[in-house]
Amino acid sequence: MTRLGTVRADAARNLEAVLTTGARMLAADPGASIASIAAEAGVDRSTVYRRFASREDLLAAIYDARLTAIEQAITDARLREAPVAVALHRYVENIITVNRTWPVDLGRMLADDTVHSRRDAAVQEVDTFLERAVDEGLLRTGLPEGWASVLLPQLVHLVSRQRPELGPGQAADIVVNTFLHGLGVS
Amino acid sequence: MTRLGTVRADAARNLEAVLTTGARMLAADPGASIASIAAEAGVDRSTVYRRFASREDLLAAIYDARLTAIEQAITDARLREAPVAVALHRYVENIITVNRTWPVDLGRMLADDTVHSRRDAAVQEVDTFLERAVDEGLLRTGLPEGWASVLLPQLVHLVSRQRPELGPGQAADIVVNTFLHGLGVS
DNA sequence: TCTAAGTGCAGCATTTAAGTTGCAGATAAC
DNA sequence: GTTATCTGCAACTTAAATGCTGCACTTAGA
Repeated sequence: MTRLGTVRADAARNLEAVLTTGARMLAADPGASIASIAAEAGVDRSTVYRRFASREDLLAAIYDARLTAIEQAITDARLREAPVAVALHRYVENIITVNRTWPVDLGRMLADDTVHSRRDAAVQEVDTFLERAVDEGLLRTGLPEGWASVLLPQLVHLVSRQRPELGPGQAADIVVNTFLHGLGVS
Repeated sequence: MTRLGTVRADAARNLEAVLTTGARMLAADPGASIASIAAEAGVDRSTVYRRFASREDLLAAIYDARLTAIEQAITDARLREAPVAVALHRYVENIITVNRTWPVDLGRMLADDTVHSRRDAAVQEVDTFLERAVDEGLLRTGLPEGWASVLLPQLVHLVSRQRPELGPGQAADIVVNTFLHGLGVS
């Protein structure tokens, strides 16, 4: 380590590597050990413990990164003002990118109050958007309560994992098309 | 224990309780300990170890139960002979029931060769059925390769968890309708 | 009544991961 | 050149889960 670059730049790189590698490994196996994450990130186990007081602290940092990315994705999609069709596609595209960098499942961290409320706020924002989508005639009326709200993230999650070869735009095309029209004829 | 009923009947009940409780708890948290599963199932930790040589053995028994239920669900739906619309609904309905009893994710057990091949066979069966659904005009042509094949189980999984209040038939209605037509207007 | 099967309970050894710390080496900044 | 910072390495302690076993107790069935 530290053959090239500055000490501080290395430190920053290591921090990011631990976070993103941790996110990836914890998504694949929520029980992944700090040792295995550190090894995969190319740092020593003790280095991780010098940055994060505990395993839970590392998890919190990862979930925080995901939440921040989600909030940014929502803001960027302008869910409240943009035309619903445009906002939907952009939101999906953004979240696909988020899912690929921070694939961890927030459902596993709802014990933390901060995580819980930030997540609720994001969900609420999307729910409101979906209501607008109904009002403006993009989505059918009379759908099962909350169904759109759980279906959309699931489709995004699915395409994020199953279609790594597609860019976010193309992947979003599939999600939006499936979300609106399904796979049946006509 | 064993205030009512026979010793053997108790033993059978305990075995089933450990398996189903284990499936439920491991689905919620793959790292759930044998001790916590035993406690939830109302038996002693040692009883679990008398029936299963190891933790892995217990997991194998649970995955085996799920696989068997899936195979039964496929057979019962008559995916090869029944009209595609009928077979689809019946398959979905059956798998919803399977998911509710054995919610564990098989993806976590693909190390085991037997599990892997049995799962592959089941997936292949459904894939073939989906091809027939395209041939017979139920599904669109030109869909992304393998997309229907991963979407359908995901929808079933989603509705199994998110709509516990619905019977398998009604839940299957939602899945099939979403699968074929999405949530958009017309 | 006697036996076999099953169970809870308590205790044990082993393993694994978490978390901590001291030391020496490397490098950027001064 | 000196110092402060970051690192890997190695050596702990502690906590928790796995896996095993002996003992007493209960009950069904011979």
